[in-house]
Amino acid sequence: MMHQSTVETLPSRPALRSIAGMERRTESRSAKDPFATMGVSVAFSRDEEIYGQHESAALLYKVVSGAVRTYKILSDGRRQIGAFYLPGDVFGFESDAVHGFSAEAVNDTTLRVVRQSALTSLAEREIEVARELWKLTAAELRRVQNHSLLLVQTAHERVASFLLEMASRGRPGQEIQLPMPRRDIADYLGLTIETVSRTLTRLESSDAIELPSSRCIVLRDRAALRRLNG
Amino acid sequence: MMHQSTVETLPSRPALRSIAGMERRTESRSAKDPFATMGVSVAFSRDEEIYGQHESAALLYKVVSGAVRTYKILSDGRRQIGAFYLPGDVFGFESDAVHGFSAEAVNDTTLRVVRQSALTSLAEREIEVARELWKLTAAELRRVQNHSLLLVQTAHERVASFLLEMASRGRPGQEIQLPMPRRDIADYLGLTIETVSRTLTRLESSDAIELPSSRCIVLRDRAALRRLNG
DNA sequence: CGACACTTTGACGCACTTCAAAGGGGGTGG
DNA sequence: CCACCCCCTTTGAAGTGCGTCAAAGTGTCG
Repeated sequence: MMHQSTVETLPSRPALRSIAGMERRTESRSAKDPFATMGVSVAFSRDEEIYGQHESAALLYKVVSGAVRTYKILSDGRRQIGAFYLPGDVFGFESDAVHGFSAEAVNDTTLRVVRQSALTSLAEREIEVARELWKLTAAELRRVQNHSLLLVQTAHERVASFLLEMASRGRPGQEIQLPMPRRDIADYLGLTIETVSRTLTRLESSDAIELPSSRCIVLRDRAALRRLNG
Repeated sequence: MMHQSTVETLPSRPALRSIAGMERRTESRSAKDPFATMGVSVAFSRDEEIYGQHESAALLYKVVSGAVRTYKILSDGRRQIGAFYLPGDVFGFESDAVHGFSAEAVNDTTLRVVRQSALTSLAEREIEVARELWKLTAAELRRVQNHSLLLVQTAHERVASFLLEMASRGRPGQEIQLPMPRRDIADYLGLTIETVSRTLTRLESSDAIELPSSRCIVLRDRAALRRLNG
């Protein structure tokens, strides 16, 4: 559950002129980043709910440390994960007044939080802010479109694309530290944990990757992985 | 191919104050609709390309009559359709300078076309226009999210959801006139034409729908269809 | 009327799921 | 510090929904 008392006392004086600092991986403390100037830090423990589907979307979040998943429960009880958000990523922004997905902390996570109303009212006067909010939505649109394309691929292609995605978002290098368990990967890719596990095993035996531990994956042959994805 | 000569002579004087008239099914000729005041009509014949993937996204389109599909070709040669646009729908808007999908006319189609630059430059001065452009992107985001959720469902659920979607977008009533062939439906739902055909046949034998002809579908039991979708 | 494109139907194969059980790996208590 | 336990992951075997391949049926336009 959210630390309401802390969040409710968000300072809302508009001390910024742009929200250009919102992009992924930018942790700038400059006056331009509303999360630095207007934000409040909130901690969530593993599997804790950040917000629920259909709750009003009053806040905008930036991941400081940890990881977040957004998801929906389908009518048959399956859980579909819509996105993972890693340090530097911004999430929780909705054009609707209400969240379309629920959000949970994958691990112990620290977020920086600002009121959406502070930004949208600021956008009324500052075209630059409006543009940044629009860019945020457009980036989400591209991300979801890519995710859509993933979901019509084979299991091998989905897993390979997932690994390449995580590699590009993590610190540069061959080694990926996965913040989430197999269950989350499966629900993100629309597969079962068994299929994800088997696919990783087969990628390892074909020397495309190494699996030193279940949460650590070393990319040995990116070209082979790319050959699989669309 | 596009009728370049016509399109190149688009009038670009900004005679509007808002693009509120852009929503689906709005065909208003009021001064508020930029497609009416600034637009040019262009005709496309069946299967004609409107724009290609990676082409620069200079124009914004509104369907007057007919239907449009956007798609990508996957690495294995399969075609994934991203969306269908019906009369009243707006498409072709990109935050990037470049189209992420290709667009084709499903049937003989008439479009109303405006320059994106005319709108984005107008948005610099008119916050109302900026808001409408952002709403357009947000609506696309929701549409793609729903489509994503479709793609992890069973064939029956996908087809049922598709029928309900088309019913809600077509003229009210139980009868759906499909503008597209089975191949397009299959590529939109991530299935084969055989599976789509078999699924429709089974929905007919379970009395959920009737199939007077291949392009006409009558919804007999919407509740049964809804029970299937997520 | 015939040619062609689209749709439907059938038989079979395969990729992924389901069901089941056997490994790890990390944390806690003895 | 070791041992036990719990959860996560891996592996195996069997089932199934959808894809593939093949052919027949249907509608449309020259």
